[in-house]
Amino acid sequence: MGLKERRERERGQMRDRILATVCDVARADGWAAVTIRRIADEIEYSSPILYQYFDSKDAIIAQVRQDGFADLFQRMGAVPDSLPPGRRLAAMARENVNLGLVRPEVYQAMFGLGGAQIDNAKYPLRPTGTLDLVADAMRAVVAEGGDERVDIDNETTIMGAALHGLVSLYLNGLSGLDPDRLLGLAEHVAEDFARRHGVWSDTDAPVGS
Amino acid sequence: MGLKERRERERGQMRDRILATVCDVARADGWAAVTIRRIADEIEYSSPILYQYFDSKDAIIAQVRQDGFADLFQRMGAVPDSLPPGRRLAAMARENVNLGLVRPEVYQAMFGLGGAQIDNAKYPLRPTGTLDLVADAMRAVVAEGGDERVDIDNETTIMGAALHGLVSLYLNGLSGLDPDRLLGLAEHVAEDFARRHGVWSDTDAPVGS
DNA sequence: GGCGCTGGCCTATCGACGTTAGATAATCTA
DNA sequence: TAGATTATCTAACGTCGATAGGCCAGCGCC
Repeated sequence: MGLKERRERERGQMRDRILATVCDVARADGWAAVTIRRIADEIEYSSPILYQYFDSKDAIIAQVRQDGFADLFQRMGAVPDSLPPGRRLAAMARENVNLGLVRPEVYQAMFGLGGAQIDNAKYPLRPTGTLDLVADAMRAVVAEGGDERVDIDNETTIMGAALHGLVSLYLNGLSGLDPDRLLGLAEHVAEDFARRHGVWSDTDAPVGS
Repeated sequence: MGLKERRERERGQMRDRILATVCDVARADGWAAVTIRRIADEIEYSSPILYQYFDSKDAIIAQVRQDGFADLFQRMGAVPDSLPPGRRLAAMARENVNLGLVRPEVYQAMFGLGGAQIDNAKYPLRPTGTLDLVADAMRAVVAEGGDERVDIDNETTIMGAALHGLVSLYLNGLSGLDPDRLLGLAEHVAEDFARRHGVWSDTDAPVGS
C-alpha cells in the first residue's frame, strides 16, 4: 500500500508550497510582511495548519536559509571546471553575488538581513561546503601562479567577506550600485586575487555566455 | 525665563536615556528583546511615554543607526594624520571593524542585522562622509605609490564591502573568527591595498600604540 | 491667592502577532 | 461497520506596537 508514501508525498508538497509562498511574500512585501496568518491566507488554509508542517515560524525561515545555502552550493558547483582558474574563480564570485540579485529574500534569510534573523543556536546551520569550492578554485589559481606564501584560509575568508559585503550593502540600499556594476565588482574582486597570486589573462574567454 | 530651555534639556536627556537603554537591552538580549514595554520598564515609565519622545519604535532604531554612523565617522576621523598612508588606511579599517566588536548592537542597527531592520524610505539616512575619509586615505596611499590607474571609487566600495562583510559574517556567527583574527584581517585588507597600489613598509610603526 | 491652561504621565484599549487547545469532520484499519 | 487516526477548523491566550482619554502638578494671569 502506497498510502503512507502518498501521505508523505503530500506532506512534502505542502511544505514546499509553504516555503514557496513565504519567499513570494518576502520578495514582494519584505520579511516584515511574512506572518503566519498571511502565509495561511495565501495558501488558503487556517493559520494553525502551518504548525503541522513546521515547528514554528523561525523553523520555516531556517528552512529557507538552509535551502538557500544548498542552492548557492549548487550554483557554484555548476561553474564549469574547464574554465581557466582565474575565470573560474571570477565566475564563482559572480554566482555568489547573483544569488543576492535573483533571490534577494533567500539571501536575506541566509545572512540575517532584512529582519529575517533567526536564532542560530536553536536552528543550527548544516554546512554545505561552499567555502571549500572557493578554496579549491583559489588553490588552482595559486598553483598556476606559483605563489607559495598565500594563506588560502585568510584569502577565502576575505574574498567571501568582500562578496557578501557587496550584496549586503546593496540589499540595504547603502551601496548606490546598480546590479551590473555589482556583478562587475564581484568579478573584479576575484580577478584582483588572480592578478596578485596567480595568473590573469585579459584575453581569456569571457565568463558570461 | 529658562523654563522652556529646562524643558527642552530634560527632553533631550530623556531621549538620550531611552536610546542608551535600547542599546543596553539590544546588546544584552538581542534586538528581538527590544520592545516598547521592555524599554519603558527599564526606564521606569509607562510605555506610551516613549511616543512623546519618538514617533515610533522604528524612529528610535533609526536614531541609533544615525548616531552609529556619526560615531563611526568620528572614530575614523580621529585616526592621526601623522601616520604613514598605509598605516593610516589600516588604522581606519581597524576602527571600522572595531565598532562592530565594541558596539555590536549599534553596528546591527546601522546595517540592518540581527533583526534591527528599519524602512530606509521612511527614515532616510543622512550621509556622514565616512566613505570620503576612506577615499582620502586611499588617495594618499596611491599618491605615494604613483599608481595612476586606480579607480578610487571602486576600491573604496570594495574595501568597505570587505570590512563590512567581515563584521557582518562575524556577528552572524558565520565566520568562525575570533575578535583578534577579525581585526587582523581588517588590517590585512588595507595592507593589501597599500602593497598593490602604493607603498608598504613592514618596519613602519605599528598601529596599535 | 485662586482660576484656567498646558504638559507630563497614567490606565485602558485596539488590532495584529505567534502559538496552543479543543472540537469536528473525513479517512483509513480491521 | 466500529474504532482509531488524520486533517482541518474556530476560539482563545499572552504579547506586541500604538492610540485615546483622563488625572494631576505646575505655570501665567487677575
